[in-house]
Amino acid sequence: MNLPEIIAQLRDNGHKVTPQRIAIIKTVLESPELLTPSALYEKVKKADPGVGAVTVYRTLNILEELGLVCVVHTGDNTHSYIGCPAEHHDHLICADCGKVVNFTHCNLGLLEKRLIAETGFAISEHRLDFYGRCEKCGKKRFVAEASARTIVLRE
Amino acid sequence: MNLPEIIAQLRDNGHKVTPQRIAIIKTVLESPELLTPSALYEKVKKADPGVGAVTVYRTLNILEELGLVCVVHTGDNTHSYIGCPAEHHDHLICADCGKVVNFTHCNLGLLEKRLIAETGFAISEHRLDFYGRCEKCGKKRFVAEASARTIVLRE
DNA sequence: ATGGTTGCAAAGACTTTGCAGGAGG
DNA sequence: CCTCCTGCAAAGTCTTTGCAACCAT
Repeated sequence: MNLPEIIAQLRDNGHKVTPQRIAIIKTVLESPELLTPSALYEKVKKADPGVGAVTVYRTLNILEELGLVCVVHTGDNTHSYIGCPAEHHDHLICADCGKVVNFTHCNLGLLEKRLIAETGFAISEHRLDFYGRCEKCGKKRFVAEASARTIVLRE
Repeated sequence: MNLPEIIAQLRDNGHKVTPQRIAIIKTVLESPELLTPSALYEKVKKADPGVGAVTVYRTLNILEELGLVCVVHTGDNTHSYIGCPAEHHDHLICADCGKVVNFTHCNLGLLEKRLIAETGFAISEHRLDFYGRCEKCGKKRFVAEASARTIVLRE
């Protein structure tokens, strides 16, 4: 989902395309990491100081409603946003830096069928989030552990 | 995870077992549906009016921290709680009534391996939630649609 | 006995809303 | 032009914190 696509979707749904909204959308799309509304507001402000926090909230609500961005509920009491493909996808999230990798083809069809058969539920969708540490943060962690060990040896 | 197990876990972790906490835990365990903190507070109050909302929040935080209940992030801006088994499990959630079915053996090992190989992430856990309508709510919906149709025919 | 716990009230954080002025289509 | 959008301030909601009294161990 890129900027022109999102703009088109906004227009098609009767929303206006303002400089503020473009700044907000661009910031979301350019960020590889999850952004809370306030983190997003801070980022947007740097690029375009004439955007208020309220507009960020309102824009995010519209984008979320139209499925143009993805909402990820993180451990704390708020949720974060991330750009995403239009089709169904799931997430791989770095618990350290918040980086998100989207992936498609989760292949949960069989599991879903079994659950339907066993529970009588009608399943309409799912959310699958993997949590871990991205390659970069994994290395950082390794370095941190190594230097901690060094300090111990010096005593 | 039943009441005695949870009580034991609380004691083992240096927390005291008070009547309020027991009332809260019982209410969570007896509810098949997701409960937001305030919904839980309302339920607990009926069974035991001498429990304050603050205590519900504090108790939930402890239970969550010890992994004695499960937190599910729902669509709105809050999270809900549900009793759960001690081992790894995932959820099947009724979008209508909030009923939750826990299931184990999600068999995501292969998918996880592929993701690790392709992204370099170190994956430590995941969350898989299926959303749909439970058997009961599916029937209610059918009845509702049927009666709506009846009303239209009467015009 | 003593240290965690409770409930109240107050503070805090986050999000939404009302409104007047302003800009997009 | 008309309608939707913006930003400010205020209100609203949810959650946490300070504190004195209380209770589990």
